[in-house]
Amino acid sequence: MRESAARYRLPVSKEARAWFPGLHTRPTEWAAPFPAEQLVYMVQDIEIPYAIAQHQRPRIKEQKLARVVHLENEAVPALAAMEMRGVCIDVERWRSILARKQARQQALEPGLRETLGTALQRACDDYQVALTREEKRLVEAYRANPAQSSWGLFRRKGLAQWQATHKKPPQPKERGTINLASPPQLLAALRALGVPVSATDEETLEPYAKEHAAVASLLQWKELHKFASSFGENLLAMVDTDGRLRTDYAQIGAASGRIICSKPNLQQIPAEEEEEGQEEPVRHCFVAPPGYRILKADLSNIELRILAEVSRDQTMLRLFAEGKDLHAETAKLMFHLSPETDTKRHLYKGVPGRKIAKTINFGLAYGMGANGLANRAGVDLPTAKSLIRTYFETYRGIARWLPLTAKQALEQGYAVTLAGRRRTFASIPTSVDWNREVRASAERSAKNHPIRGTNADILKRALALLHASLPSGAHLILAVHDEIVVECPEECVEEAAGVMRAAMVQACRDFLKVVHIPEPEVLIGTYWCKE
DNA sequence: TAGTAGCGCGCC
DNA sequence: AAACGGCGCGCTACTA
Repeated sequence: MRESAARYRLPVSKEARAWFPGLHTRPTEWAAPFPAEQLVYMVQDIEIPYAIAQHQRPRIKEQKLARVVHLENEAVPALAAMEMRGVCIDVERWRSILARKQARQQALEPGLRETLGTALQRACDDYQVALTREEKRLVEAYRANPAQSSWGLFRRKGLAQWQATHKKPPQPKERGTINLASPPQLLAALRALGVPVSATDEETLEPYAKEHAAVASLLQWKELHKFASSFGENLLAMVDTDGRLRTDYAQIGAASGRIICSKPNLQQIPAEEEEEGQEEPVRHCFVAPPGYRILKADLSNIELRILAEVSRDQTMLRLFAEGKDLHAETAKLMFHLSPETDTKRHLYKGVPGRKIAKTINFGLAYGMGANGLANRAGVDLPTAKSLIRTYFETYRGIARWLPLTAKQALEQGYAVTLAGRRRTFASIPTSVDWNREVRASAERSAKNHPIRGTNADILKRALALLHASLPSGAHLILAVHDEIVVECPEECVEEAAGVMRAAMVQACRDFLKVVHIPEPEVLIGTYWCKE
C-alpha cells in the first residue's frame, strides 16, 4: 500500500503498527480502548486504499483494465476463505509413507557411501582423476597452444566456467565419506568413477544408470531424499494445531497473473507415485474431515482450448468439438494415419506418434523449440525440426497466431489475456545484436501470456462463482492452476458437485466463446486424488 | 553467524 | 549454432 500511496502523494505512516503485535500479552492495554494514535492508523488503513482506488479508477478505465480488475476483486473473498480454512491433513498416514521411504533411502546409503566415498577421496587426493580422458586431452592441448586448441568445445559454457566446475571438490567432513546431497562432491566422485558428467541432475545421470549400478542407486536415493526434505517433517511441522495446513496465496503472484502459493507451496505437492503400486501418493493425506467429502474438478486441456480459441485454428477447434483425444488426433493428422490407428503403438522414428503430438501440443504453450522437442520426445534434431514443420502445417491457425502475437506484444509493449490482463515488456530495439536472447525470451513470454494468463482469468472467475454459490457448509480448499478442490458435508455432495460443474463451465464461457467446453468431471472421495 | 547464489527438483 | 516457461523451496557452499 505504501508504494501505491506514494505514487499519488498520499501520506502514509506505519509507525503505529508496531503497537499491535503482542497486544494480547498486555492485559491492561488489551482491555482499554484503543489509543488515539492507533485509531488514526486504523482509519488510515481504510481511507488510503479508498483514496488510491479513486486515483486509479480513471486510469483503469483508460487502459481498459476494468474487466480484469473486477475479476480480481471478485476473487479476493474466495482466496481469503481458502487461506483461512486450510486443508485437513492425515498426519499419521503421512508419517507412515515417510517412514517407508526413509527406510528405503537409508538402505541405499551404505553402498553409495562406500562407492562414491572412496571415489571422492581419490578425486580429492588428485583431482585430475575426475577429468575424463577426452577432457584431459583437451586441457593439455589448450595449455600447449591456446590459440590452436579445440576451443570451440569449451565455448558452450566458456572455458572459465568449465574450469570452475572442475576445481578441487570440497573436502567431505571425514575422509572417505561423502555428502550425497552435495552436487560438487557428487560430481567429483562420479567423474572419478568414470562417469563423464558435468551436472548431477536426474536427466544428466539417467543415461549412465544401466552401466553403473552406483548411478542407478544414486538416482533412487536422490528421489527419496527430495521427498524427505521437501515433503517430510518440515512440511508436517507446518500443520496447525487443528490438524489443518494453511498456505499463503499471492493472488497475482506470477507475471502471467497466475496465483502462486507459498509457506508451504501446496501447488508443488507430488501428485503421483513414480513407482506405481508400491507407495501411496502423499496427496492422499489431504483428507476430508469426518462427515465430509473432497470434491475435485479440473479444466481439462484448458491451455490448448485457449490456444484454439485465440488462434481460431479451425482444425483444433473442430477436434475439440468432436470431443476426441486431442493428442491422438493430432498424431493422426500429422502422420496421415487412418482413424482407427492406435497412435500409442504407431511409431515414428521409434517414438509413439501420440507421444510426439502430445509433447508438441504441451510444449507449445511455453515456446518449445526443436531442441526441446528432440530432448523430450527422444528424436534427433533434424527430425524434431521436421516434426515442428509438420505440426504447423497441420495447425495453420496456430502457426499464424504465435508469431503474430509475439510481434504485436513487443510492438505495443504488452501482451493481453481474454480478460484484458496485461503483461508488459520493455522495448527491445531490433538493431542491437546482443539482446537477441532477451528478445527471444520476451517473444516466448508474449506467446505464453495469453494462454497462461487466460487460464488464470478462468480459474479466478470459477473461484469467485464457487465462493458465492457453493452450498453452505461446503468450502473451497485448494486451487492449483487448472484444478479446484472443495470440501463438502456428505449430505450436499451431489449439490456441490453440480455447482462445481456449472461454475467451471460458466467461468470458461465467460471468456471462451468459440471453442467447445466439456462439462468437467467432479471426482468425489475422502482424499485429494488425481484421477 | 547470517545472508545469498547456484543447483536441483516438485508442480502446472 | 543454439536455447524449455514460471513458480517455491531445500540444500550446500560461498561471502560478508
